Amino acid sequence: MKTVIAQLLGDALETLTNLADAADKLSVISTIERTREPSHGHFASNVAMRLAKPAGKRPHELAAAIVENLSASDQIEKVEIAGPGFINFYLSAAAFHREIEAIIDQGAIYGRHETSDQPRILLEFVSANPTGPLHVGHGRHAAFGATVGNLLEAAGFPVEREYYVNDTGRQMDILGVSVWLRWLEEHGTTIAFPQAGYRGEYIRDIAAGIDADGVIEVSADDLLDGVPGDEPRGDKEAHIEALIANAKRLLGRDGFDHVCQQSLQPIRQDIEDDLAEFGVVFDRWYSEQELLKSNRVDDALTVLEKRGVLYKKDGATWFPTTDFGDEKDRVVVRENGARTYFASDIAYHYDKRERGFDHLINILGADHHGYVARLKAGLEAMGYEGDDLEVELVQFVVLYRDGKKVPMSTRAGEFVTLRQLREEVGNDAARFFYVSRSNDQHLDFDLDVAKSQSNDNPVYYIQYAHARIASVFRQLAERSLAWNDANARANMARLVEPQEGALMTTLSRYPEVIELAANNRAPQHLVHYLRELANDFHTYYNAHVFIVDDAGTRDARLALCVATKTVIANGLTILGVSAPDSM
RNA sequence: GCGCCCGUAGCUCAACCGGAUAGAGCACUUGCCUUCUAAGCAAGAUGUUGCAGGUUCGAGUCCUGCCGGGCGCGCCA
Repeated sequence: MKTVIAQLLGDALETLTNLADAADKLSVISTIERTREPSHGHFASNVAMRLAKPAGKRPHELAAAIVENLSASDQIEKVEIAGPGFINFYLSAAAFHREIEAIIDQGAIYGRHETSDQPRILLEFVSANPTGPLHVGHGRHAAFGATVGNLLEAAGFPVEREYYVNDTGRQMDILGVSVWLRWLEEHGTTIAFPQAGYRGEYIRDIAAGIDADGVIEVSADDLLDGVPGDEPRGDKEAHIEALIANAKRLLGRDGFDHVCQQSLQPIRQDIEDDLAEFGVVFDRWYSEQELLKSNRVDDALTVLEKRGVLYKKDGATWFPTTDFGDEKDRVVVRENGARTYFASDIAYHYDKRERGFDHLINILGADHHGYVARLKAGLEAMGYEGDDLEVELVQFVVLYRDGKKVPMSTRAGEFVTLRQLREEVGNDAARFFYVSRSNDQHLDFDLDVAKSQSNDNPVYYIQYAHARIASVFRQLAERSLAWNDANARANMARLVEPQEGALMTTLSRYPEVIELAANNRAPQHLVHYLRELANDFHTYYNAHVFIVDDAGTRDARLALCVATKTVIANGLTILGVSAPDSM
């Protein structure tokens, strides 16, 4: 609908030749918005106000000239100039009827744009370290990322979803040694578990399940040979570092690696299963091990070296990220020859661009905001634009139960997992609540509200509207009646009740909401919209009976029901929430 | 100390590149089921948008300073 008005306005502006230059710089459609007040019509444009200065005219004069040049359309009832220079458009009833028919005709694809080839978007999200199960914070990343992906697709962008698996380096060593120590406990050798180790119960489960071939039993004395004390008396990092060194010595490189890989595999699989059950599916799981094995990291470093970007200091190789706006320079190759994660990140993001993705979106935790500058620096140094990368930061989640914060501490292994949350509140409520707030806002997740099967719960409120419509059609069949689509279209003019007008107006907004939510990576717009739509329907439902004797009125009202059901289902699908026919 | 994010009704939050009288839900009060699902509807009020300046036709939104909260500032991952 909005595009119709944009077209009319654009044509009118072109006839005003003295405005052409100024108008060119302005996207006409961006001047048009829905009105809040019915007395301002359905749409309003501030184009006259925005062009007043460059045109050297008063907004009112200009608005009058534009309106003068608008061509007639059967979709427009009337046009008014109001306030400081707004042009208000009142749409005809026929325009809304046409939209309802379009919803019915297009069904599940209503509100979707045709997919274009450009720009190809790579959406990376979650990418949690594979050292343990996902917790409720990751759940927010998963729900947000998946929904943004759905929105981008609906808006017509080709998008691929990727999970970067951080399966190398020190944390893999810590995982391996943690599992081996638990395995040894089962086989009679127990030492004090390292403070820096992974302490969760799942480590014991993994230990119990590993293929013990080549995994040897050793004495506590061998294990602790030359190992400095742990916290609180000593340094926990030095302690576990020495334990890892001993593990590699005692098991051999291959033996230790065998333990690490076997520890990694079930965790990675668990994460993938967990996310799939949550309706979050990735096109690719990109392994850092693969990145290293294929020499992409070394290749990237070589490129940087050839470009003369890198420099040596204190035995390490540095990348001057300060040249690109970072706070300080960063190390890419440590004194001991190990490549840092930053080196991998440079190679990984370079590879994303090399694979032909034009725009990279990373969804990161708010605590990672410090990395943004250096990731962009990496891209620029490799010859791309820093702005090719867009980072969306997701703030923390705090769970509330009985009005109190649920305590969580990752290091003590006391955290609520995503799986526990899903089991407690259900996938639908979890997906919905996670995206109901702006991502840059802290999220207070109230478990009691999410669980409640009552009108407190906005998920059910929306699903209920969908189920109610399905029920209306069951009722229709029970009375041996059928909905006649053609008769409905012939009788759309019978939709004259105020609740019908309100519902049609809200329905017609759906494509605009999808575009808005996609462009702003802001699923909460869709959440709020669906609540409004459900509200409009419930109001209508309570005010009027649909299955009336008069066939014309009945069919027209049912057409409105079909359209409402379609839009609710389409919207919920994008959110990853089910649209049940009965509740 | 430096950097990033946030501050809107009693509570939880919206507000599309700056637009017209800043909106929802919860909680509270009162009505509505012999009629398509009462997980519903209707009616009732709440604001110095943290504070102070600035930009302009117009600021919750942009700029500066201050106050308050969160996070980040390793040859960690």
